[in-house]
Amino acid sequence: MNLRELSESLGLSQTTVSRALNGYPEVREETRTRVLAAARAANYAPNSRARRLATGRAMTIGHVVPLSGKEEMVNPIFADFLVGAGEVYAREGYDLLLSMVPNGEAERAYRQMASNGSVDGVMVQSPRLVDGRIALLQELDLPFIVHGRTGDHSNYSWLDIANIRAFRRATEFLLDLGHTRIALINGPEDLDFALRRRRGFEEALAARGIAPQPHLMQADLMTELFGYNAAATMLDGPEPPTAFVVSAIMPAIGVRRAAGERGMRLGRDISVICHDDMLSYIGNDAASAPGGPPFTATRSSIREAGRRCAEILIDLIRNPGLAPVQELWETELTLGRSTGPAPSAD
Amino acid sequence: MNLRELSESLGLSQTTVSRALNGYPEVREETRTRVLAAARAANYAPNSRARRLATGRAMTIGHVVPLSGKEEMVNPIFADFLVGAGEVYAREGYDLLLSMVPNGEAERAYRQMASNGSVDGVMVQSPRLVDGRIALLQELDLPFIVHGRTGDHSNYSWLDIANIRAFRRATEFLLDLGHTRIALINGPEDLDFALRRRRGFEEALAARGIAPQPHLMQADLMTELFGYNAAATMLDGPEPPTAFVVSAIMPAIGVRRAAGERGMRLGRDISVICHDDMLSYIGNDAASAPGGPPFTATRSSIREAGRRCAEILIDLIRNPGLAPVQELWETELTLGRSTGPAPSAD
DNA sequence: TTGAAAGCGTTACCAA
DNA sequence: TTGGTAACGCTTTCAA
Repeated sequence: MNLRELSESLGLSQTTVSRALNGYPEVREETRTRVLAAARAANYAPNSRARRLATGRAMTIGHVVPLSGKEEMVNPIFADFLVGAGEVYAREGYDLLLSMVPNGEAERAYRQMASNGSVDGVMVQSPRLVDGRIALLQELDLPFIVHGRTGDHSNYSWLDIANIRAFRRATEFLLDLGHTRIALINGPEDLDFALRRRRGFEEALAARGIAPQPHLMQADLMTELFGYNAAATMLDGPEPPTAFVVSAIMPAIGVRRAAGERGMRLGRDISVICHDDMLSYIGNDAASAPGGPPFTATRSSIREAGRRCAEILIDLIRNPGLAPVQELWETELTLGRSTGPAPSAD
Repeated sequence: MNLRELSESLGLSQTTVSRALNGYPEVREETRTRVLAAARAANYAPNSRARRLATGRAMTIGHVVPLSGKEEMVNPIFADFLVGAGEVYAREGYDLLLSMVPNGEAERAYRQMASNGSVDGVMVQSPRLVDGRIALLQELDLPFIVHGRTGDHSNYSWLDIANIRAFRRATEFLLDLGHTRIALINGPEDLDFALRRRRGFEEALAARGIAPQPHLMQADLMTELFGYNAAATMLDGPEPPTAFVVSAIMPAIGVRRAAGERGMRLGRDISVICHDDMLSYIGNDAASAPGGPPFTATRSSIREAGRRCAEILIDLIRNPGLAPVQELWETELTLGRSTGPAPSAD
């Protein structure tokens, strides 16, 4: 059933039926009711391909997820971000076009989306400190929003969490407990967020006159094995840390394993504070659940970020003249359980 | 730049230019070369909206991911499956339309995709034992493939791993080591794969004359916390298990934590065998990595499954008459490390 | 308040 | 081997 058939069955023109269906005001109420009823009865749904061509809008938003290729497993963060964004898209009538590409091919993907008009805007994730995608999208004149930021983030739209502040606070928290040898287990430091986290960590140490301790800082893909290896090396080294600041839940679990194998227990012999957007991965509210792991978590809701990014992007699409929207979100410091006492001596 | 402009600039008809671009044979080689060069020079890309309308094909495949709403975190399996499928789609020129919907609304999503013609086929994931989506898609005449199976899986296309066999083998392996009190930590048993896994587990026990031990079987969303709680309860109970068969990596990590808190070490005091498609989540090759966790893993590559499902689906789309394609994949039993000796006495 | 008709940018059929 | 032209199914402008 298409518009022509529907309109013929009603004895009306396609124009009128189209107008009635799309809520145009210049349709008599009675006519509209009749059209709507017939459409429902006939199970009519406008052909989206035809509509897209006629309107020139794709009613689709592109997500290009770059894969480093090194990871055997996609960062689960993406999935939750997609859920949040997808919610808003569904509500606003947009489709979500997903393209997962090897790292280098992201630009090609954007270029193609722009030139063949398959999307009205795109979502940019995992920005690097210097990221060519920004200039490219501006050149292509494709509306976009970045989840995170690049080094120079003055003239485009983004939404980021306050990584520096979060890690400064987490580190200060451990410093206040009396720790002085604090380790950082970070994500890949070619990504902007990891650099910021490191900066917050170092700032907090510096404020207390503690020089950076390179042997207590490691960065890599955020797997359990990485956390385990890093912690094992550090704990067996000359000046072992008494506390860890960790960038994600999986390496934190690895830290726990390394500690456990050395007879140390988190929250008793060693402290771990873990920043994560996916803490729920280990349970419903791992930070505070009774019997939950003794992590103290700095968290933000990744799903909420997805929702907000989608809202901003749709705004940008609908109002081409809009000034860049930039939002910096505070993360929540969830102190579900004690991270343990200060080390007795240092 | 559109086709008309391009053809005018070349002094050719749109028809010829279109044919040259699309590789039709009836174009003189010289003409084709000229057209191709001009297209590249002008940075021409056919408008996908127009092409979709003209051909009647959406060149898009829909993935509807149902969310139970209970989980705070999307099953990371989906992401890797998407990567595999996306690879094939990109190669074959298909877009991937992603729709993440609350559990009950999946049917509405499929119905809409079918009626507005935004996709050529759909991917079905996480089938239940009895799943209304199958009949719906058949009624809608929308090509589809199921990753997994329903109870009655005779007359549609699916790709599944041999869950019963995998869990039977895993359980037999532990039985051969001398274990008799083996626990099952399973996924949600309204999903077909979890039911099959349980069946394999029970079959192996039955073959040795061991009756099902209800207090050694638990099923729920596969989080760390669930694994921890289930293992803790079992280990503190009257007849504690000496080994665990676990359905995913996160609950297995929870089992490890519960055991550790009771002074037990995996591979020494207690055995854990873990089936997982995301073992890589804890490191590159957790089952056999030196220093890796002492899990023994039954694994399959979820990404490979995504690729194959996509290939089958595209085949189905291109050849409407095709008989159902059904593939049952064997999983690989990776015995990276010993699961520990048999219990000395029972 | 309604309708006729011209796009939208391709592909595909039929002639030449 | 090339070109004219009619779809594809909708939206939108202009008239009535």
